[in-house]
Amino acid sequence: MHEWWPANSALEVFVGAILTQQSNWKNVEIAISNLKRNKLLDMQSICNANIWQLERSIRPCGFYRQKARRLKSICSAIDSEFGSFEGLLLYKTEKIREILLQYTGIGPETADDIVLYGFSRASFVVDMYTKRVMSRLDSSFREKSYYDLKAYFESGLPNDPIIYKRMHAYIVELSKTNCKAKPKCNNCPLNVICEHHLFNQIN
DNA sequence: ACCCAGGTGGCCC
DNA sequence: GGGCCACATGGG
Repeated sequence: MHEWWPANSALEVFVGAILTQQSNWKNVEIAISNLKRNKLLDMQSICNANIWQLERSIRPCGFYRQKARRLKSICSAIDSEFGSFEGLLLYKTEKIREILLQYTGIGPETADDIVLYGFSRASFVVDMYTKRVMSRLDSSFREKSYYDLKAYFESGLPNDPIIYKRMHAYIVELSKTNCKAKPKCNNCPLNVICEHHLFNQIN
């Protein structure tokens, strides 16, 4: 939970981020462990794999046909254009995000997952948890777009990937409770920021 | 037999 | 800019 996203490399964050789209993490864990067992959880293996090998490994997480094709196609493109995912570290945060968004299969949230958890750069992730929690605390968030929510957090928080990760983990914890009021300050890992810059705008 | 989950792309207007 | 649909499995 210290590192909320369980992965050891940018590639693993990328794979998990694709697989978890409109799926649940339990099934993604099975899919990832299948990939590991079949020696398919590395750049060259994914680039060289047959589609059916990838499909068979990731089937439990759903949408396995299009996800298998996207995994291979994006890895091949990254490999030939940048050598590896780490090759993207040469660029500025916003540029990395733009590059990732050009690939079919990577949308706003997946790009932010990779940038924040794969590269430890400050780009706030807005997922279903975030939308649900914020909408519950203030119904006006219901009609906000992805980029509205992203801007809301990024303008209220210090530009620090550690803070972004902790805030996101905190929101996920909050989503598991029935809390409908402003959280107690001492329950929040960002108590000062939440109290004075974020959650005071809600109530 | 439903409904949902840590979305995205391709349409359409 | 937004609304709608297909994509697919496993669990409640």
